[in-house]
Amino acid sequence: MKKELEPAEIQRAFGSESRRQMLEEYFGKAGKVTPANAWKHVYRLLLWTDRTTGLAHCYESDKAQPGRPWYARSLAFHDWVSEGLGAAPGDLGAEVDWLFTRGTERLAAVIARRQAERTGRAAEQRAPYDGRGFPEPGEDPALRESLVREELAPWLPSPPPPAAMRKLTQRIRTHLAQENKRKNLVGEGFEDVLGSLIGRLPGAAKMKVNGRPVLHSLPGFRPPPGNEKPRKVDLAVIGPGKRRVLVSAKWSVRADREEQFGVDFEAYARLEDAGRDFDFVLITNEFDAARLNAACERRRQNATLFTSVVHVNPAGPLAAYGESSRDSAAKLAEHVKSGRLMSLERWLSKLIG
DNA sequence: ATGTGCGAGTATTGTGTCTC
DNA sequence: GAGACACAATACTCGCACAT
Repeated sequence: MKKELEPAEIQRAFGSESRRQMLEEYFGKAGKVTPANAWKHVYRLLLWTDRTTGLAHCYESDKAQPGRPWYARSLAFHDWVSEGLGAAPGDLGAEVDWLFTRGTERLAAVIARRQAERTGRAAEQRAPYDGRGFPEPGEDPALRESLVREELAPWLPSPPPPAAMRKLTQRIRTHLAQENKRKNLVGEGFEDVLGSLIGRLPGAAKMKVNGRPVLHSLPGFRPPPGNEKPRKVDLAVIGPGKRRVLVSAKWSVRADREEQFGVDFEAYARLEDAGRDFDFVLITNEFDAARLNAACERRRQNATLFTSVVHVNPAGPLAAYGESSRDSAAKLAEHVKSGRLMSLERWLSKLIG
């Protein structure tokens, strides 16, 4: 058993232990989890607003800029999701992104602690160069010059002291760098969130939920031969009757990662040892119709690759595309209608069935 | 402590389609 | 048929986990 870390000991604000604690905290006061409200929890925890547009993120930022096609779709999605979460369009930002917001608070504490620990050592390292005018860490002259001299100087009675400027430039850097950490949080965080949701459903007691388990730790799968490295699964649910569900959880999908689906399945099938079928399920929040269609239609031999393709809420992409007449959008609507692209609600309902 | 693998978003390059 | 545009594929980047 891993040692339980106090929040004050956490070194990785966005790491797995920290995420586990944060989810514990969130669900502690979030009320009951049901298949019907699961998608709202996913969005409250993970959805974020794009800084450049202020809108809920559903597509790559550059393509969602005003005047481009995904700006209209982002507006439509923002409208739809605000409504669904009971927030005014202007207030959605505060309703969502809970994990990242909480994580950055923790991160600030970690950075402060680390800096305090390192100050002494840093002074030693700089000692031999004392008095020679070496640059102070965190100065960033370009940022300083353009920010203060060009933008603020006319309004300032006197130039701010260097220490204040260092603090400012450091804070700006931290702010910008934080956005990168989201990538990691969304990736593994999505798996964590799905696992937490399933584990808190009414009737979850009869299932076993594993986050990122090694494949051969699951019933009916054997270790890979030779020095082949052990396979991991994003999420595994062992249901009643030894039903095995292997979940690939991807917040979004890219062509290069799409190739991986087939490779993963092939490995899972090859290492299956019990001679029984298992479910292979994709859960995603992708919004691009073509990518979703591809996932729905992808085949292996004589069957679809995925037993089910699940979207956090297919009504989202449908709202984004609106009355679009594009082929891919029309096809997407068909997949939703037929149930091939399934809502998280429906999938969870069937799971606890 | 350091290197590798994997997750994600972003940036860039490539391709098809529509308009004038 | 050149240019603009959207869509698609590819390449790159960053941070965390885990193994060495």
